[in-house]
Amino acid sequence: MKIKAINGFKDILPEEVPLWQHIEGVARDIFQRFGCHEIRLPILEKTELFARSIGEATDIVEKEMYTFVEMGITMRPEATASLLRAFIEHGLHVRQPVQRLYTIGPMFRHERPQKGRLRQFHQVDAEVIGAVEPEIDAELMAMGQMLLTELGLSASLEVNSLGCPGCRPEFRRRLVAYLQDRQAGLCEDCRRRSETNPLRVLDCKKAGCREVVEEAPSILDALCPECRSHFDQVQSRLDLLGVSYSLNRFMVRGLDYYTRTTFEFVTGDLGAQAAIGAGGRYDGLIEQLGGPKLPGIGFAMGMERLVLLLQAADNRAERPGPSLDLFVAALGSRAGLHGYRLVHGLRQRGLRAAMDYSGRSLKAQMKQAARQAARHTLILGDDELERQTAILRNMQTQEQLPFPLQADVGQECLQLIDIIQTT
RNA sequence: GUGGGCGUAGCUCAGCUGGUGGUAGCACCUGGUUGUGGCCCAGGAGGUCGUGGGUUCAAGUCCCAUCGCUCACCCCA
Repeated sequence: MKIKAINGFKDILPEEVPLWQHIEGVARDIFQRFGCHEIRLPILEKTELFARSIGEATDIVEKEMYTFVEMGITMRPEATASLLRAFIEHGLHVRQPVQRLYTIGPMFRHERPQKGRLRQFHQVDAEVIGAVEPEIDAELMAMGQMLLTELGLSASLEVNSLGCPGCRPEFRRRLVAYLQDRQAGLCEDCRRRSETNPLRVLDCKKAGCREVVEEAPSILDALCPECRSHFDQVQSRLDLLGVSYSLNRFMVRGLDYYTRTTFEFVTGDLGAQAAIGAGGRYDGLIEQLGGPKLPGIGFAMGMERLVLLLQAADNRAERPGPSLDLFVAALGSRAGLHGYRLVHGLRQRGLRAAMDYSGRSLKAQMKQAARQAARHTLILGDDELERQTAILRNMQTQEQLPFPLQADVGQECLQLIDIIQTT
């Protein structure tokens, strides 16, 4: 009985890691251009934190969390709650009126895995806390768009406003009333949702429900003057930045804390998973978590989804791993000992060096050197020790030069480095 | 939680209506070159056919169960 990784948990193998590092690198670079600072957060939090922020009645909290019940702790299903907890706990708002933060790491949800959806998945997440201005909303969306663009991906941006505690309840009442008269046209799930979470009906993909919903009252017509003005300005700022987007008045988010602006980056290239990134404003959440009365907005991108898109789109997704500066092919036991010291000396001086200890043929060792993408190979047999001269082969040009051996390994390393770096 | 598809070598997969598990490709090892990689050629190693039971003279193949993977629903990044 072989032990395997558990369902929904995946190893990221060495050949895939360069692509992951590339995505992280681009994300870090762009986030920093927008003034965001990295924050690193724990993976476990008190269960209550997620229940209070994401919402007791959401699918995530109801059935998807990895929770240690007896300890009252949960593996984070998303980053925002943890980030805000840290923000409040350390009083970060007193240092700077507007905090721009980002974090990268694994999240956990106990859903059935499928394409682009795992139980441990990774997100890059950016949040701006302390600013209500619509400039921020547009800027964050532009930042997400920039990340996708610089990765060589394209996705469409869909934007909506969910209003605020001032205007959403009224809209909700109107929607419920509308749906009540049209139960017959709805699917079973949506008939249930009409009671529990009527906004979700807007989001149903079934043909019958879409028909019903098409004529439903629009949240965008129901916004209060403040939300209306905010949303208008968000759109004009997006226009100003040249970010293209479309309004989607049916877009509803799965977390309870969103207010006003919400948005998704969507693609058709990911099977059933359309969203590669999503986010929105959460103006009441920080206070609700016991913090200061501050607004916030943020978004997350799913890294697995970015990886899938890059792998599918693009043969440059195969990024080479690090190559070797020098492979030492030693023949014979005395040469082996000399090479062993040499390789260590090169490593101490910053080079990537390797050799083989199994005493295999030169041919086999050359093959290994090639496989590890060594730029040079030093051929060192007992003959060479005798003559005090090894052979340095450039693996690309196939050129071979004599290399004088020395009594002092340090000197020898310096000379080798000198030659390698000038050829 | 519900439904479909699939489990054969490290990986990708052949294997028809049951009749000795593949000359398959990639990867690996050795040799062709008594000390020189990639290409080529030759050879080699590698398997409880997911697991357990059943039918049968005979099961990778048929039946049942079970475990695993996967896609989709739900929901979401």
